Amino acid sequence: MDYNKLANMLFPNINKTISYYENEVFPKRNLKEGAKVTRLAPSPTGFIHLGNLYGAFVDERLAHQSDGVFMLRIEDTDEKRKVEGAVETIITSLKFFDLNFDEGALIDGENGDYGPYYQSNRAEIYQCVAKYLIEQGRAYPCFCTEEELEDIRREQEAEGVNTGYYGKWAKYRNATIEEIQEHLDNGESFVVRFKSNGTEEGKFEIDDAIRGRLEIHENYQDVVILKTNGIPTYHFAHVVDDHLMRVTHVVRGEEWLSTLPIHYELFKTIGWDTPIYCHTAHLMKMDNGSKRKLSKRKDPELGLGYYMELGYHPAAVREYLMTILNSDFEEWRIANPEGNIEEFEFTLNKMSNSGALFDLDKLNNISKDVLLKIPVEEIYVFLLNWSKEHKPEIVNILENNRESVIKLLSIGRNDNKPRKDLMYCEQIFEFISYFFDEYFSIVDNYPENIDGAEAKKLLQKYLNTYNHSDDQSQWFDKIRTISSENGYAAKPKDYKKNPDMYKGHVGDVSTVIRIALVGRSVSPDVWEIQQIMGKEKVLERLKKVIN
RNA sequence: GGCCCUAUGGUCAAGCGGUUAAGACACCGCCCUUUCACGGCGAUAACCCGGGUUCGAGUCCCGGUAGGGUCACCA
Repeated sequence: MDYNKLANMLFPNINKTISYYENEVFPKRNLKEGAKVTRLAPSPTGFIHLGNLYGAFVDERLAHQSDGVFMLRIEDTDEKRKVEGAVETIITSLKFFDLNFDEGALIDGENGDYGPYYQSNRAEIYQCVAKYLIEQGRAYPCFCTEEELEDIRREQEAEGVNTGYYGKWAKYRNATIEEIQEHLDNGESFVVRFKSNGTEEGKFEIDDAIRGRLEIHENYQDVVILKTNGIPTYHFAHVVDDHLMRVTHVVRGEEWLSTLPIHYELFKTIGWDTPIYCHTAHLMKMDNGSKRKLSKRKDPELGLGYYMELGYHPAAVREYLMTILNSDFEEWRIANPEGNIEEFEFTLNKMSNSGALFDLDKLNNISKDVLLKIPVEEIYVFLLNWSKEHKPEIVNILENNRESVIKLLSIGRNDNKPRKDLMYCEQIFEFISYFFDEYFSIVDNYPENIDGAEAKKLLQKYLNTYNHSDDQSQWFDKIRTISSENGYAAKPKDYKKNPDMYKGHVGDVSTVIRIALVGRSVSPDVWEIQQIMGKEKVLERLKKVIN
């Protein structure tokens, strides 16, 4: 068989050689020793979930910790799945989480010397490598129709053998050049298949930077490397691109473990070294009592958009992700509470091999701490920007009350034991919404021991003695006085000792006042809230309840 | 079903042949306290099962079991 002839029959217009690309177009990168080159390679379906972000962090940390390169390559080899605007979503989402690419695809165009970074624009490169494999007798055209492949599969299932295109089932593996010519003359379209030399029994070993040494079966399938449209399948694109883009570490989900043999054989056959593989565990979700992999379709609530909508701060999400990414991060954080997250040395071998369940409680807890470290003015800006995107009806309120909002968010923040009230924007606004008349309403009930008439009586007394310029202790002394004059213990401890002697204690009286002012039985310090509200609003709210 | 990966409290996890089996979150209790939050203290709670190897196994080996993944001209 004249393979060169076959190659030219199939790809008459491909004249470049692999060495041309290797030496002239994509030469080895000039990076310092140990620099890692990583890539995020999403398909443009327009949806990114937490799991993608999780993987992206690994790529980013690896690259930027080593003065390497972090790039974005768009795997748009499947037209059917392409979604308009998806690339923009990917880039802006990742940027939101402070993941910035050094090279690769941009929203409009691209940047870097190893492009094109859209796989759909690299057809010539893939075809060149495919042509080389054909010349070597290690790839061939296949003219099977979908129906034929379906028939093969059914037969294999009936026989109880492994499904796939291999061995005696590989109809075109040994086709003669004349037979091929005939199909071509008929105008039939073809795919290019890799001619595997592996066996079903064969095994080999390979190291994975996360999982350690892996013993895996050889590939024995003649997989499709170029589709009828001349665009590669993932397997081929991965091998060609990651080699020519000089990627050193391939970080991807563990779902790729099962096709690793294909990639390995392709690398070896072309004569290239394999990159260092890093197969990450999946982020899982609880579904009907059992864990499962995050799914784009089923789990929109785990999409990045969901967290952006609720208004989680990117730093909080990053911090959370880091705790599940590296097992010793939390210890490091406890030892370095003020340290920048980039100072933490991320390592692959401390990554877990088993899938972690996403834990919202933990995220919330971490978020409280993270937000506490962010200056309140910045939180205000963050909240405002969030509202513009996700809650436009409150934009004016926030803009017109900048000073008040900042003060409200600051209550108790600078104490020795600071309050940690803030978690995410949706919750933050809810937390201060009572301040705005449009959102204020009385939602909680008075304590059980106080009825409406009693509450009004107490509020009237409070109103009578109210002096807006009282300092905090003067103010509270008055409440104690009102309490004891009306049959309530001025100190809760007194009440606990002799509950029969009192109607309640000062806490109950405070609660009545708090409800009148903020509508709820729970809030930060009432005196501070009053000072922020101003005298007019305080009196207005009190009178509203009394009358 | 074949092949592959994984398996420590409710969750995330330390552990690398000898430990009273860390820590964090959640939950519960107590303290602090005008509510809540914060903080402090404390409690409950785990090595999937069965065989080996070994003086000794969560740790190594083999078999189950369970969960997950994958078996496309999708990535």
